[in-house]
Amino acid sequence: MQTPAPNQAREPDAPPLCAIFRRHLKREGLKFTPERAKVLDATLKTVGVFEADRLYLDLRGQGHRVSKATLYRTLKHLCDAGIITEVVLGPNQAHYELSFGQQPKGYLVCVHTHRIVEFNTADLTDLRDRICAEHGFTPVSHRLVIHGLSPEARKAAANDRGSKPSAKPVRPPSS
Amino acid sequence: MQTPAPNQAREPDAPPLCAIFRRHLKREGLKFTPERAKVLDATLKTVGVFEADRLYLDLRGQGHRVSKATLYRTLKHLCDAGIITEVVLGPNQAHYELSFGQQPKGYLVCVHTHRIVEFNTADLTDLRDRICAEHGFTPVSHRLVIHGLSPEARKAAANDRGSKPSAKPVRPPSS
DNA sequence: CTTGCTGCAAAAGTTTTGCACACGT
DNA sequence: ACGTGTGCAAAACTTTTGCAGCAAG
Repeated sequence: MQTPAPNQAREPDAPPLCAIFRRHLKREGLKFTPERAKVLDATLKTVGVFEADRLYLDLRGQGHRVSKATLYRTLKHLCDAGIITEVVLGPNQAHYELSFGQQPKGYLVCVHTHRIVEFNTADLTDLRDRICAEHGFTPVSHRLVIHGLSPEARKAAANDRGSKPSAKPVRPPSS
Repeated sequence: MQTPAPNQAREPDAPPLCAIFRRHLKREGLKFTPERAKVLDATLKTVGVFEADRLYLDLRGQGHRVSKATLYRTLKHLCDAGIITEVVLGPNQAHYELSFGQQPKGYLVCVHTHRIVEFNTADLTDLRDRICAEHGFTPVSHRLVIHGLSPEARKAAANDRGSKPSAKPVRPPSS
C-alpha cells in the first residue's frame, strides 16, 4: 500500500518518497497512518499542479475514505517534509505540486482558459539571491507567475467575431 | 470629492486617475457613483500592498459608509481599469496595489513576520517575453514573489535561544 | 499504554450574490 | 425614465478546529 509501482514514474530511479515522508514524521514525533499513506499515494500519481479538492476527488474515486480535514492536515505535513510545495496561483484556492528534489518552477497561466504551463527558472536563482542579499534576507523560495493569452484562447477569441471584441475570461477572474 | 489633493502625491505630476476611472466606467456603460469615488480615494492614499479589508477599515475610519459588497465590486472595476493590480501573495486573501503606469514589481515576503519589501523587476520583462514566445502565449503580466527570512526575524530567532531552534512562523503559514 | 490521529460537523474567513430600493446619466 | 448601483443579509467556498472515539509506536 505504501509504495505500489507508481502509475507513471516521474524518474526511472526516483527516491523513495514514502520513506522520506516516514522519516520526516518520525523526526517530528508524528505517526504514519493509512490515511497519510493514501494521500501520499494520490499525490505521487499527480502530474503538475493540482488543487486540494482534486486530490480529494481522486481519493474518493479510488474508493478511499479520507476526510477533507485529514487531507488538509496531511498536505501540510507533505509541505513540511519538502515533498510537495504550495503553489499560489490565485487568491481563492491553494494549488500544490510535487517538488521533492526539483528546481523551483515558473508558471505560465492563460487568463482565459486557466491552462497552466510550467517552465524552468534555473536562471532566476541568481537574481533571487542578489535581491535577497540587497535586503538582508535569507532566500527560502521563489515563484514566478506569468499571466498571458494562450494560443488556443487567442484562436477561440478570433472565432468569436461578432461578439464583443473586448476579451472576456472563460471563468471569473482569479488573478 | 473626486480629486481632493492627495495626502501623499505619488508623483509630482501624476495623471488624474479619477478621470481615467471615469473614462473606463463610461466605456463600459457603468456609472461613477459617490461610493466608487470614495473607494478610489482611499485607494490613492494607499502605500504599497494592501488587503481589501484594510481599505474597508480605512474607509470606515474616515466616516465613509461603503459596504463590503460595493468595495469588492469596485476593486474589480479598478483592476479592469488598470489602476490597481491584484497581487497574489498567499492563497487566503487577495492583496492589491496601485499600479497605474508602474512597472510590474517583485515582492520579497518574510516567512516569519510577513513583512513585504518590493523591488524592481524591469530586467525580468525580457525573460517573460521570451518564455511567452516559446509557448505561443501573449504576455499580459507577471509576478515574482520571493519568500525568505528577514534580518529582523533572523535576529529575533537568534534571541529565542532556549526555545526550539526549529523556526516557527509568527502566523500560520500562508505560503 | 501513551500520544497522536481520524471523521464529523461546526466554525472561521474571505468573497459573491439575490433582492428591494435608490441614484447617475 | 432607464439601467445600474447600493446595502444588507444570506450564500458560497475553501480551510481550520473542537471533540469523542480509535490506532500507531
